[in-house]
Amino acid sequence: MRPSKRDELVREALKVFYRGGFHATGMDALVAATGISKTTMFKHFSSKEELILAVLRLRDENFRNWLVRRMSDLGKTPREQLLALYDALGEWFSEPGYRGCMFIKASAEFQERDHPVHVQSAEHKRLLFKHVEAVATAAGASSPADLARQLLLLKEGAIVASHMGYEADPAGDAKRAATILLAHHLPE
Amino acid sequence: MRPSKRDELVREALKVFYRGGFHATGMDALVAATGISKTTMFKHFSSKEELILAVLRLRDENFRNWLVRRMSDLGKTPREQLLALYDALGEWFSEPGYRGCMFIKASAEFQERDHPVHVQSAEHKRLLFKHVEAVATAAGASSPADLARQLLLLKEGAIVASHMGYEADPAGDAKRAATILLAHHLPE
DNA sequence: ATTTATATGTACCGATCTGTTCATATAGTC
DNA sequence: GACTATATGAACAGATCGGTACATATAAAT
Repeated sequence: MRPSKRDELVREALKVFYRGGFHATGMDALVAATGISKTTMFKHFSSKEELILAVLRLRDENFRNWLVRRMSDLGKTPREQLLALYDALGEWFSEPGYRGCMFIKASAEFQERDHPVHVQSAEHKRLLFKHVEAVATAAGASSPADLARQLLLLKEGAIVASHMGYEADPAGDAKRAATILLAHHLPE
Repeated sequence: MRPSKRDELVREALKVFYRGGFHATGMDALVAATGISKTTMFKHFSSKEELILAVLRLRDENFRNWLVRRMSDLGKTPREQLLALYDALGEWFSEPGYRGCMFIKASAEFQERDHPVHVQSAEHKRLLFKHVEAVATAAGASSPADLARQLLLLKEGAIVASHMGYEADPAGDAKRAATILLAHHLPE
């Protein structure tokens, strides 16, 4: 039970940052939300930025695990799994506390391309691509990387649209578009 | 020459907010960047939020005018104009100071769905949709609204990907995907 | 020349920001 | 009981936050 306070801090900070944003959430707000003293926080992380990076690592792990599992649970064949991506998105979008993609928001708040937060956010997207590309390969796509990139553009677009709230059913729209793309990229 | 200082402030604040973000840019930074005194700023806008809203109004006008014109300049037929959307995006992405979509970033920093900044950002996306839907109608799409929504998902995805920098050619990827969607939605 | 409108600089307000200091507490280990 | 590691609270830096007060300047309009 050694690193429990540290892990607890990261888990709680994830919720608070996700809901309130990074710059807008001060360390004192984290103290109030977690009950963990500021002294302890700065003993585990030498700066707010390091805490944010730890939060993003946890988010990456959680989100990717969730999405990979949801895709394989909702679809039997690789083709179905690619479409299930958008069913999973639809579930996510309708969760009560949904507030968009934490990595898009992180790179919006830390814009410099070489900023550690920005770099780590981009890495999350790259890892997602690797997975979708693998499924696209299993599905027999003529060019799995091309298909994966196109499918993920729809995913990011749907996340933006759902977060901003200017469309009724972005996940459904994305799935319909993805169906058309699959018909073009997959055999017969 | 009456409202020149006010307009000058909004124009300059647009650049500074776009480059530095909203929360991270303080009013003192605007004073330093524009040479306009803080007293004058708060005489024209009663709060930072009102200035941000004015900046977003200008951005909406500039961006929509630019995109509409670029689409009609780069494409002769409505079908070509829909594809030209992604050529225009490509030009935008490769501009030196490119930093993604100001409205996506604004709604990332002001997350509450009923926050004026968030509301106004969503409105920008709705107005863009109206235009693309009209062009899709002119192109003879079987369901212009569906096509427009799908095309715009690709657009938003490409913006996110280009800003985060994890893909080599998001505009090209989006255009290739859009070509496939057009073949499905348009006659012959 | 006087009025009117607009812009300026500077100093200031109270609040909040990240991060530190320090003395004290708690708890498990030997 | 002594040692070690970890956590705590509260006070405090020094900077910056959005926003205000106030006295002065500038310039066009009458």
